[in-house]
Amino acid sequence: MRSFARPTLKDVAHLCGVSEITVSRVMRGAPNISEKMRLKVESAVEQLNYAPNRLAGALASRTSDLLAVIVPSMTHSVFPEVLDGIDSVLSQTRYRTVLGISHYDLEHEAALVHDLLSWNPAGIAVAGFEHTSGASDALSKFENPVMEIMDADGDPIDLSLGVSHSQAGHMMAEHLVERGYENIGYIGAWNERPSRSVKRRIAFENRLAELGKPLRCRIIREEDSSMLLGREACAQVMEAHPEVDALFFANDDLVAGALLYCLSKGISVPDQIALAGFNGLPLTEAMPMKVTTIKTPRYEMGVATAELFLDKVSGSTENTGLSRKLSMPLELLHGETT
Amino acid sequence: MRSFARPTLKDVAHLCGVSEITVSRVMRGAPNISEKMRLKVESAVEQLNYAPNRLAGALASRTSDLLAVIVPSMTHSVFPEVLDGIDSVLSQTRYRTVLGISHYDLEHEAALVHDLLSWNPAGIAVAGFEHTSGASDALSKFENPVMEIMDADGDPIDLSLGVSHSQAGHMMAEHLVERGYENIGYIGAWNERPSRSVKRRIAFENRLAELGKPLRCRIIREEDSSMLLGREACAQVMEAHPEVDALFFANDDLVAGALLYCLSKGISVPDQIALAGFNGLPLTEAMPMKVTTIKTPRYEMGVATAELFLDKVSGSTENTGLSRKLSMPLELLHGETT
DNA sequence: ATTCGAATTGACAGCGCTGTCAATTTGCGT
DNA sequence: ACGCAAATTGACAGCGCTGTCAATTCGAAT
Repeated sequence: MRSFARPTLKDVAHLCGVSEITVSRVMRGAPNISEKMRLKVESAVEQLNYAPNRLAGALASRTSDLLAVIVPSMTHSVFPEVLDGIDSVLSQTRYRTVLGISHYDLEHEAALVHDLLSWNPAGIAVAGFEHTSGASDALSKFENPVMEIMDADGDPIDLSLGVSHSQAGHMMAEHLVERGYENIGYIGAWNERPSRSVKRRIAFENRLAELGKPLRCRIIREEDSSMLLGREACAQVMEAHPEVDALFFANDDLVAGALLYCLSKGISVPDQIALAGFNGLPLTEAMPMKVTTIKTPRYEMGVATAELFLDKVSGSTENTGLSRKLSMPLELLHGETT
Repeated sequence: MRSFARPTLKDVAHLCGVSEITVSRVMRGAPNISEKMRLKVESAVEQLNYAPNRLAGALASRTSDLLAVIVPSMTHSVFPEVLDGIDSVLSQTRYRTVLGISHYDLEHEAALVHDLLSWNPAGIAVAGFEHTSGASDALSKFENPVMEIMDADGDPIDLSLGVSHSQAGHMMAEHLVERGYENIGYIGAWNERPSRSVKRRIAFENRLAELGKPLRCRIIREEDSSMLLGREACAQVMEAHPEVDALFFANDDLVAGALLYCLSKGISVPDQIALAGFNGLPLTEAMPMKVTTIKTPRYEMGVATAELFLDKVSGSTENTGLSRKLSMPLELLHGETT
């Protein structure tokens, strides 16, 4: 019966006549193993095609090589890009990603937090600072790194890493006013369930007001952000508020749809209406004209998240200068649409 | 010291004066537990805020509630959509997804297969039928469900589920010839690393030849598919092969870029050149004209993958009529670009 | 040679849970 | 009230690995 089962440490140990713990040490690259021993064990490992059972290892050592990651959505390309960044770093290590998708639902997020923590992950990354009190509790009791990502405007439970959406709103308000627009509107989507987009819009509105050009119109649509929605919402605004001369969109696909709409209707951009987006998605580069937007470092956020995580776990105990709260840079890309 | 550690089965058992195994049974909803006992245990669980340690459970029961999923990329929206579909089903169950990204690299995929299998997952889903021999070996020795997804043209190790890319190529060849195009070209990306795109193109070319309109030109670009690339490649073709009157693209973002290029250059679509894409991505709906494309059921593939998996694991032993090899339907969306 | 500390290896006892099978209790027909 | 099968509960022995600490070996200094 043993012959069909996966080989275990014990099998390897028997084969080369050493103790299990020694094999374990070789597998983990522990120090203080003689070269001779290492070779002997490695050849036995190869011969048996032994692969450690990570569950057993995780149980015994009381920490798994799992990083739990909770993102709100997979349909918005921003999150896959972050996951890609995380994976690019983790794939060089023994850590793997366990995924949860909250669908912008805090109750669901809380359930995911509880479930994922029951796997004893080595860390957990979750988008945003907003959680149910149950989830916050569970996260703060968790003894391994907790990383709240994508946002920089909040108070982390443990660690945080992301961009400042208030700063983004602020930047865009200044840009549009500088460019001389008078009647500025805003178009959002997802019914603003991502609290980050609320923070961005509020900062935008506040700064506009400070600059003496208060927001003229605001449309928050229920649907997910998409080019099609941008098209529709843009048409809707131009109909209802012909005086609006500039629009800031919650996401680049909205602005792309709006731009195509204007071009196809012969509406001159930016003369009749200026358009600006958010995120700096690749699709903005393929538009007939360069789109003004704010570029967010999505892949880089993923990379930084994974690096922060590795730093904390392999952690030279309360170490490096890495701050508890990392704000990553935004870049205003001034295109031809404003 | 116990007071700080997470409570265990033993703690719950002590608290309500029963054996650990009974608590275990209540937690797993096992049959043959009296109502009285269930209530007593549940209240103790609540009181202690007990959550089972899934690693221990997985080790003891020899199977974890983990589904390993290996996708080739996160930057192509197709794969996040599949993951979304998988998650939508799995999130209602105790199963979680562990993620691997192969970056279209079979060696990397093989390393991921080995690593993910060492977590004793309850199943594994991997994109495509092409693997290194080492990975194929490991997968066929794996005792739990192995699902090769995204493709239907191949011989599954265990189970497969996806769309037929040959059929897609075939369909599009017939469509373009039916519409009367004479000089047909093809534009690919990713250097055709996804073998599925090769299958699709070959079927396309073969069918065109059969219909007496052999392919006139083929450009396979090295870069990832993107609107920008579609724009460039389209310009490149029109320059080098002015006789080409129809183009089939490996992906919708390419066709979208090409369409915008043509429109901005005043090239009439489909009179001067017809354009067709593949996938049926949402962005095609927001283009100034409806794009001809083949719609693939991406989210649905994810859902079907997860359902197949659940069916096999909760499996009423070699059960339901679900075949070992499931081909999902494609739909030709005839737009205004052909 | 001898000694002592450092380097290397091993024994043992779990990690927290579940499979198996045995023990006990319950319910029901007569 | 009795007997028997079914329902309910428990004891025990791991799952495959690692932490801890003890035992052994080695090397260099004396």
